[in-house]
Amino acid sequence: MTPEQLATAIRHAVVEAVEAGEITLEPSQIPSDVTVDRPRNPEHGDYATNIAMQIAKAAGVSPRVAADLVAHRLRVLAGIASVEIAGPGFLNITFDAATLGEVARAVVFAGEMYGSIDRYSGSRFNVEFISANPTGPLHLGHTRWAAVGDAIARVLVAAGAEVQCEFYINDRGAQMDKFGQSIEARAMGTEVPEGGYQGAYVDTLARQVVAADPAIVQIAESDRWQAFREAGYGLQLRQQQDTLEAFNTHFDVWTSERSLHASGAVERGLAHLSEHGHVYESEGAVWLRTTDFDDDKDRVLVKADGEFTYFASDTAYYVDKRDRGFDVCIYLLGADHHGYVNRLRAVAACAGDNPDVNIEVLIGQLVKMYKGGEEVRLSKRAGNIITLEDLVDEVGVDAARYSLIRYPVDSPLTLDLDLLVTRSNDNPVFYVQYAHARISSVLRNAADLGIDWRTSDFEPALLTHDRETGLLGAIAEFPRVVATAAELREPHRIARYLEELATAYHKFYDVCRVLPGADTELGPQTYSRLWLCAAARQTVANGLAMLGVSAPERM
RNA sequence: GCGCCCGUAGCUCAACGGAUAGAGCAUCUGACUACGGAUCAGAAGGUUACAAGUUCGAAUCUUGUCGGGCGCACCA
Repeated sequence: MTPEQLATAIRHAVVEAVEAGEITLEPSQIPSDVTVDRPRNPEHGDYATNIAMQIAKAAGVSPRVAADLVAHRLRVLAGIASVEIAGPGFLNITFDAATLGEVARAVVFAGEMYGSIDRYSGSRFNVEFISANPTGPLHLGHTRWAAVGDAIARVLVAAGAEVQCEFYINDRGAQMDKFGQSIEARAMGTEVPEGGYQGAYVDTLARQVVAADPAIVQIAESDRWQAFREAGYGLQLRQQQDTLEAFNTHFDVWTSERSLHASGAVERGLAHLSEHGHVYESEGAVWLRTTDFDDDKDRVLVKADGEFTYFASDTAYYVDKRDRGFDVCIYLLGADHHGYVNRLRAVAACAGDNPDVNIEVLIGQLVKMYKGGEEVRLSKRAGNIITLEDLVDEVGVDAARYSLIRYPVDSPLTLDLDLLVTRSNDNPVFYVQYAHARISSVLRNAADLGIDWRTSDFEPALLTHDRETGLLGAIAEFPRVVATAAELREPHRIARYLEELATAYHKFYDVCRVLPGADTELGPQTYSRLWLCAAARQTVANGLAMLGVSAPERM
C-alpha cells in the first residue's frame, strides 16, 4: 500500500461511515484530498491523517468520535497493522513490515518511471523563461531562471504534462541599434555612443565580426552599424544558445520578436484582441483597455507615430502561443518585471481567455552573490558582470544548477561563491550525489562478489529495522513530492526531498550492513537489502534527473 | 504616494493550516584494522520583526505597524 492508496482508503472509510448513517455529511464536506503525513515522531506510526478534525465540525460530532468511525474501518484492511487515535484526533497508522517493504520492489520494476505521475496528462504547457536581449552574455539575473525554469519543465513532464520550453528573443528596438553601433565603434576605433554597451565582450565580438567578414569595414558609414548589428546578433545569440545547452537547459523553440512582425503575427494578434472589443484609439495612438481587467492603466499598442510598442509584440506573442495549442502559458520573470504581471494577465483576459487558467506569471527574486565576503555587483557598464559561464567555470554545472534550484524563487537568494566551490555540505548537491555514488559502490561490490540480487528472492517483511523502514518511507514519498512540486511550480521541493532521502540512506548504511562480512552471511537479508539499495539509488537518480543534475556512480 | 515580494537559530535557508518550528555551516563532544568518514551519533543555539484578529489548532490566513528588496513609459 502506498501513501496515495492509503489516502484513498481513508476517504473511502469516511464515505462508508456516511452511507452507514453513522455521521451526516454533504458530499462537498468530504475532503477530496485527504492529508496523509509521515510523522516526525516514530511513536506516531508510519502515517498520520487529520481527517477526523477536518470533518468533525461539519458532522456535528467530536473529532475523537469521527476518528473512531474511520479507524475501525481502516484496521480491517490488508497491510495495516494498527490504527491509533491520538492528540486532538489524529489517526496514527502503522503498516505491516511487508507492506512498506513492497515499495522497494515497485520502484525497481518502475525504474526510470518511478515518480512519474499522471497529474497533468493531456495538458499542454508552454514555459517561457530567460528571454534575454541578444546584446550580451547571459548573466546572473538570467541564471536563476535558466536552472529553475528548466527544472519546472522537467517536473511538469514527470507529472504527465506535455511541455515546450521557449525562449523569446528580444531582437527588435533601440537597444539592438545601440548594440550594433557599439560593436562598430570598437571595430573602427571610435567612441562607443552614449548609452552603448561597454563590456569587454563587445571588443571580442568586434574582432570576431571583422575576422569573419573583413570587408565589413568598407561598407559606407551610414549603413555600416546595421551590418555590425546583424553580425553581432548572430554571434551573440549562438553564444547564448551554446551556453544554455552546456548548462543542461534546452529550449525547444526560439521565437524572435522580429519574426512575429515579419510573419504578420502582430497584426493577427491585434485583430484577435479587437474582435473581443478591448482595443480603442485615443490621442493618435491605439490602446488596449487592460484596465477592464485589473491593470493600473491602459497600455499603448501602436504609438502615435505608427510604430508598434513592445507591448504589442507581447500581446501578439501570447495570442500566437494559444493558437499553437497550449492550454497554459507560463512566464517566468525577474522581480524587476513584476509590474508586468497584471498587464499580462489582462492581455489573456482581453483575448477572451481565463487569466486564472490559461496564463501564469511566476516572479523570481534576484540573486546576490558574495565573493571574499563582499557582494559582487552586477554592472554592465563597469564591465564586472558575472556571466552564467563564469559561474559554471567556478563551481561546475551540477553545483550551479542545484544551488539555484534548492531555494524557493520568491525570496532573494544570496550565494557565496567561496562556499560553493568547497565540497562541503554547504553545497548539498555533493551530499545527494555521494549517496548515489555510495549505493552504486555497494551494488558494484555485490556484482563483484557474484551476487545477483535481481534473480534472488526479495522478502519485504525482512526490512523491519528503523533505518530500513525510514528509508522505505522516504522512497515512498517521491511521487507525492513530484505532485506537489509540479502543482506549485516549485522544483526546490525535489531538491529538499532528495536531501532527506540521502540522509535516510546514509543512516541506513551506517547501521545496516548490506553485503556479507565478518558477522553476516549471504542470505535473504542481503538480497532484500540489495533490493532496497537499488530502489534508493533509482529514486535518487530519478530526482536528480528532474533537476538536470548528474547522478555519478563514482565521485 | 500606490503595487508586488520578503522578514524564522550567529550565517545561508526549510517547513501543501497540524502534534515538541527543522537542516546545513560555524562552536563543542563522540563513532570504523567490514560494504566509500564527502558519512553517522550527540550537545548547544528560537518571543518565527511587532500588535490585534480568524479556529479545535497560525511561521503559514486577515488587518495594521516597523524594516528590507523590486517596480510604477506612446523604453526595450
